[in-house]
Amino acid sequence: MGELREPLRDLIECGLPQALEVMGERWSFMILRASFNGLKHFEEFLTELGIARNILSNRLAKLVEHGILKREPCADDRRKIEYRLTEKGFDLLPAMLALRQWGQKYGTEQVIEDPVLVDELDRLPIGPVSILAHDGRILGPQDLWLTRPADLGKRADGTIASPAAGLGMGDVVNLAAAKAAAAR
Amino acid sequence: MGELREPLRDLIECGLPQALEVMGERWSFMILRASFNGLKHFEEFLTELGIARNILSNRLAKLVEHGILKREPCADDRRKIEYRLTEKGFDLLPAMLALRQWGQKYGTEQVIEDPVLVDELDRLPIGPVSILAHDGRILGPQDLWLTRPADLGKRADGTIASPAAGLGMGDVVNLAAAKAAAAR
DNA sequence: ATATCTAGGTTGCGAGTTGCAACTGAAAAC
DNA sequence: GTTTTCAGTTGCAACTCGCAACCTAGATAT
Repeated sequence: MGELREPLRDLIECGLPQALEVMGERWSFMILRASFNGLKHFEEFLTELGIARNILSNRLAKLVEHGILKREPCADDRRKIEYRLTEKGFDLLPAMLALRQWGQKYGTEQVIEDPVLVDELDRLPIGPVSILAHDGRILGPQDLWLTRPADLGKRADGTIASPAAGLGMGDVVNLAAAKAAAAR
Repeated sequence: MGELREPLRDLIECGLPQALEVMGERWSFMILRASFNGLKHFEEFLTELGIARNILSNRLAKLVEHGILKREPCADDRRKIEYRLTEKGFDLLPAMLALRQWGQKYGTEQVIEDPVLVDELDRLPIGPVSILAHDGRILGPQDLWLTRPADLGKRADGTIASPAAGLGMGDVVNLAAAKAAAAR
């Protein structure tokens, strides 16, 4: 994955510890998953997840505090409180799916996904969560490299790739694919 | 995200709990990240991460036990032990990157990524980790739907999408993009 | 109006984890 | 042959988890 090593400073400063501050706690991802499945109320989470009351209370409060869920009293019954995903919470979907796909790939038990997550357009199962290049190519670990910002675009052969020229390529590619898919 | 809700059984049986069994623990992702950065030895992890000795020992053992790292005594110095990523460990890269990108997007502190993760081909920064359709389109939360396996490919308008026809589309798309990128 | 039920908590307690510091034991360096 | 380095283990204090019981405001029934 390249010869460069991120310095100590970065091991602390990168986005990972920030993400783990909330999502690293024991039940956070399971609550998130339940939210993605439409669960909204305290007692729903409680019975579906089999988590302890106090822990659930604590986790929900923390998720709200970090802006992943929003807490709003129900209009029709003011005892009830709705916990729903914010945009920030929704943005965790790739991370959750990646983790889930990994667990599924290597899990011991044969998992029969009964409801399958599909693409709304053609109702076919989604592919694996992927690392994309700026132009939409799928990258594997062997395609990745660490570079100092000053060397961005400097290829091994000395030629220079222009970041500006690449902007929008992904959209073009995906539009093309969307059209092709819609035609079938 | 569709009208269907995954049943309780699935909340337990899906890949997520399996993944969280190892990666849900407090330092696992940080150790993984250090591994991706080329750290291999006990004392390296210890000083770079600022983790306690006993916890590091425990976590490394668990990661080895779950086949994410492999533990091999060093050839040249038999006190030293190398912990290196297995393929299973490497496969966690999308999950780690997704989490990291999320943390970076919403983190309070302005993160200046000094070494940037780039595409080896053009040395330009990678794009966001994405959920792809089977044909390579990038999907957002609004494009996702839950369907029972029997209804795969059944579109809302009644027409049927063929999974077979879609195979390889992603490759075609990505080849085209790669060519376009290489031409610049 | 009073009693009961329900939703969403909080509190107290025992068990398990985490983190620090000190100790161990084997291999390398001097 | 003494010291240093590497990779642990052990003991102990602080914190977190999970369970069960209790609490409070709002809804429902009589």
